[in-house]
Amino acid sequence: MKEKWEMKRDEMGHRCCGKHKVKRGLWSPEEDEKLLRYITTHGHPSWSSVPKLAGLQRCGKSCRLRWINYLRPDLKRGSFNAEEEQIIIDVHRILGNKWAQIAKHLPGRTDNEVKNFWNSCIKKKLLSQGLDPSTHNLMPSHKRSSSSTTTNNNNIPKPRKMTSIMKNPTDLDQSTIAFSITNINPHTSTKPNRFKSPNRTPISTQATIPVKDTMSSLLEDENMIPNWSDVNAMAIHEAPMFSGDKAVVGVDDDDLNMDILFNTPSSSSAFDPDFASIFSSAMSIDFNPMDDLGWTF
DNA sequence: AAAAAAGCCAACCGCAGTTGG
DNA sequence: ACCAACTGCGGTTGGCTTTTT
Repeated sequence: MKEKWEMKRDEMGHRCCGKHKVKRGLWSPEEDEKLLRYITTHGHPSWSSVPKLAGLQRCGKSCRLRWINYLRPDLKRGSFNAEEEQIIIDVHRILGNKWAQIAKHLPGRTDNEVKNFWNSCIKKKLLSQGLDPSTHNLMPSHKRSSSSTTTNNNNIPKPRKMTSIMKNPTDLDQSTIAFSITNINPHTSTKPNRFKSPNRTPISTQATIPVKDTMSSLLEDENMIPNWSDVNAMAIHEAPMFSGDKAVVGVDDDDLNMDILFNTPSSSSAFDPDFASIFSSAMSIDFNPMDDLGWTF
């Protein structure tokens, strides 16, 4: 039995559909069947005409949503796995609530799904870790109290945050990625001669590293501190950054800043700008300067 | 066992950008 | 250049399910 407000709502129809009387609410299996059959045989050149042609009393917008979020054959069902969760967190750190763009990094997932997963699970998880879900930074109330991470003997605050800035990709060779990490641990600053761009300054230090295929493999421990003895350049999905199986990392730093440059093998060409920003973001980590990070190159 | 609260997610709303007449 | 229709997106809602009291 419908409530009064539901009756009234159904009479009114969608705003987007004007006076047309359309059905709302959950889709029945019969409606799904009609829509699925129509789209698979005719496609959807115009969503607004789909309901009429498919014999549905829905608005085009509703049909589109149903197709995108539920009926599309390439949809991945089931809950998100750990890798997908990490990708969502990493990309969200860069893009914010750009659910559609985040979903593009997760084949078979919809923006709605990602958004719901974020709001129902990830957000709470971050909050429980003391991280602000919108900035991904530690919330003031959760700052670690350990003196070694906040002050030194002279009571001067120690840097404990690494932030990174993607350099303007247009400045760079297509096969190169460079970005800065600022505020790094002064104790590990041993290398002079910062470089700004591969075209202007040679790399002062290099290391050949294996290329693996996931972002998460870079971040080895729960504090997301990269294990640089086995640092990985990674490819995101179908757009691999490096075509070779090795990449070269150049590192240079001064007291509080470190520039990192990835040189791809000479044979490789394109790199994924999204990857660059994600990787850059991954370097925006909570950082304990007393940890031995092993910047060994 | 029942009621209340919390979790989850499908679907809707409204805005902004795009397109075509 | 203007306007209406269409499309895509992010925010929000509402209702079903699960968990807690």
